[in-house]
Amino acid sequence: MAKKPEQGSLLVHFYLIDISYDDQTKEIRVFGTTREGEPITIIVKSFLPYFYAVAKPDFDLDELFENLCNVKAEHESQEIMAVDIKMKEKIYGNKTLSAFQIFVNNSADIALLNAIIKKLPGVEFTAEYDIPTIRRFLIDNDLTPFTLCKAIGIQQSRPELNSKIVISTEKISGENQDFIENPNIIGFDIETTSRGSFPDSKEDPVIMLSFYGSNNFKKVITWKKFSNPEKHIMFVDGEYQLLEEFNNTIKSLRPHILVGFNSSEFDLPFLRDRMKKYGIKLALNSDSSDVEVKRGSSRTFGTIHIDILQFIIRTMDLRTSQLTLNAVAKELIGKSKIDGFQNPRKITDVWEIGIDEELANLSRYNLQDSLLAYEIYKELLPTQLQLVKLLNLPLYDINKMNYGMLVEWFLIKNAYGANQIIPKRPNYAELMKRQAVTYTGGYVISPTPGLYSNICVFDFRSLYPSIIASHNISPETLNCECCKNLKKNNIEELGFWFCDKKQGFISNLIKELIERRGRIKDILNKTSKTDKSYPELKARQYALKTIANSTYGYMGFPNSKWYCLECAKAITALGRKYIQMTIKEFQKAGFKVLYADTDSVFIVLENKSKEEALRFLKIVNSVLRKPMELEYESFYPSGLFLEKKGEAGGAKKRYALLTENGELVLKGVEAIRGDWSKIAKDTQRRVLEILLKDKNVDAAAKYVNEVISNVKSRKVDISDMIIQVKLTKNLNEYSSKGPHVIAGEIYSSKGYNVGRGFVVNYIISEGKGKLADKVILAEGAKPKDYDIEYYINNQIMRAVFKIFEIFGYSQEKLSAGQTTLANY
DNA sequence: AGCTGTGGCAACGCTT
DNA sequence: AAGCGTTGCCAC
Repeated sequence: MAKKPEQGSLLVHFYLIDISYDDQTKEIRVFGTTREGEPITIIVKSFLPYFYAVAKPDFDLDELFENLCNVKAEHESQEIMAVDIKMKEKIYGNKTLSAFQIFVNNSADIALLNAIIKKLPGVEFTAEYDIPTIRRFLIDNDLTPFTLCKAIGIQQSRPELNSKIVISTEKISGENQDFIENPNIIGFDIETTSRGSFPDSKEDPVIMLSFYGSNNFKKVITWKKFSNPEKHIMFVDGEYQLLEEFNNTIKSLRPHILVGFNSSEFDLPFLRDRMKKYGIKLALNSDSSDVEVKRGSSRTFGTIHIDILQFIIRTMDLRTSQLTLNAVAKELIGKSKIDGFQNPRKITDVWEIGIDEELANLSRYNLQDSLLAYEIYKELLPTQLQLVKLLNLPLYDINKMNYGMLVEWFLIKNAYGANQIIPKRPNYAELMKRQAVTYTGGYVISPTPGLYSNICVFDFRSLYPSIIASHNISPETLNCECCKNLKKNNIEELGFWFCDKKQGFISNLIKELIERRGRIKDILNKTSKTDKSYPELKARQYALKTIANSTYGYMGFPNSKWYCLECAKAITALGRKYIQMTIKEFQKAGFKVLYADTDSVFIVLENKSKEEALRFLKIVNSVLRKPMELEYESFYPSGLFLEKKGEAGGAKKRYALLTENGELVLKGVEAIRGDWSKIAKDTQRRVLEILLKDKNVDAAAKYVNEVISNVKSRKVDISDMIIQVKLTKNLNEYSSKGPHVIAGEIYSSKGYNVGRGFVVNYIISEGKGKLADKVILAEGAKPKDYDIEYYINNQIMRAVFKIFEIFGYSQEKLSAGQTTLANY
């Protein structure tokens, strides 16, 4: 398996899976898997954490060096000093500075020494004291988790590290960029009883837990027997044995990844609490150390704990649906949970009553949840691995990151390669200052309301990234001396410019991202969807797009390390300039421009052909700077642009289109909003469909009247009346108590833990006074409860009336035969 | 369930 | 009744 290059030392190849840093032993531990699938641990003791002190321009460097060498800090009666100091020329913004790289023994020493050094005379500022050692190590050594690495070192005897092979080395290097082929992934889920509305780890035991993972591994552990159990069911004597069995399973499988859904908030803290009761520990860390379980972050080492909910919350666009396991599973893998156990009371009842068939059902339900977690993560992993590769960070970190952090660490990684000092985060005063300013964004046309035929839509491909690349927009290229009199990159309306001679740091990175993505897309177009390489190629272009698209927002983000208000302003200003220019060019060529929003233009063909529009597109593109490009997006045989409420003009961001395949594309309208009742949404969707497909207003009106009479006669299912809203604040923070807030208060009074993020489901019931006074919770509501007038006038009619008005339908005409619609 | 950005619509409560 | 502020969700 390993060959001997010289006496006593071994050359080993391994897939680097995870990494930890031990403050006590000051060692970096790399957890890996050999090509044969054996666990291996590599110890690196030689890596020294460091930070930078930048010298004041006029200060004597020798003197400063001397001073830095003499800095001592005290910690627990120990003297702390730098172990090494190196002078370096570093780039900071558009300047080159003299900096001292200060190496320390232990990452905790950085904070102690930094506190003193930053105040030293001769020190302009200190930097990079906030980079975690693990990340520093991976970035500085250009190591990519989950790819093949190598090391030469001496074999050690460290039984506590649970690895057949333990090697101590000076250096680890990357061997190639291919990911490990079949990482061992296990999904898990626990079931508990619950006395109140939510399980409490003080009183409620874990009654069942399941694993589902790679190589068709299945296991359910429980401590109440039922007859005819399937092979994968394991009965144990009690909760203690169940918890031990959890640990045993992990130890014997040594999975690379343990996946749960909301497991950082629920499953792991719960398991930890229950284990504590029996005096046992979670055996998830490969080096036998204790797992630090905190609500919201349970970092494990070696076997990486992944809570898929964290990644989904941050990166997937699932705004309208609730982020339940069921909703996410349906959306991503098209599978569902097993029915019948939605209410946690049900699980408690089944457990306590203990009927065979019901317990067997619970075990299936439990296993299905582990399966869903596993299969969802199999979908997400290719994208996450690409981000791991782009950022050189552990998978655990990637899973927790939001878009802003992804961009930030992408820049940090590349700053290292470019010999840059990483800019500092703003202090509080600076942050407040930044938060107080806003700037103008995209340009939107107000359309003329109406039904249109033959609409051609064009949009700029990655408008903001391509502007950054083509105009060299970057914090260091702003207002450079060398291009002061050069008008080429001047942004006239703002009075500042960007360098035309030297590539900027961010603009260059974005340019590369765009080029790389272009190359991958070319390959992707020639690759069959069934090809083995397809998912990875898709993930690659998606990861590149994600970073490129988020960079503009990151530069305008107040807490950004690379904050550049002028850059953000310039990007949107140029965006407005280009879209306005495009609109004008189309108009000059005789095309009718119906609508535009930020990076898209809607053309009504009228007497022109699609081919003419496409020919004209080529002309527009020929004058654009690379890599900017206007693309043909789609053709729509018909489209409806809605009126703005209370005004004569058309509404922006609200329209309906019909594709050539007969599919309805809705934007902004009630039918696609999460906070409208199903009855109103469905009615509006159907009306739009009838109008766009059949262009028959009377038929649409007839349909509305049918729905209304069903509502009046209470024939409508109560679930169609539910209004669902997500609370964005805690209850006591609201100054205005709308219906959803009242609903939240009712939930709260019933014992629910209501706060920011809680989703309320309510119905407006018959009654007097404000709407808020008529709120009842959806659960348990009956058809006799709903307020007929409210659902007709405030839901259905409001969703469809603006549409009928376009066709000159008065509301009397629409509600002909309806007598209760006096308000219209 | 927040913090990559701005633009925009519409409903409702609250105040006048 | 009218206008404004608050709120949530959506387009890009």
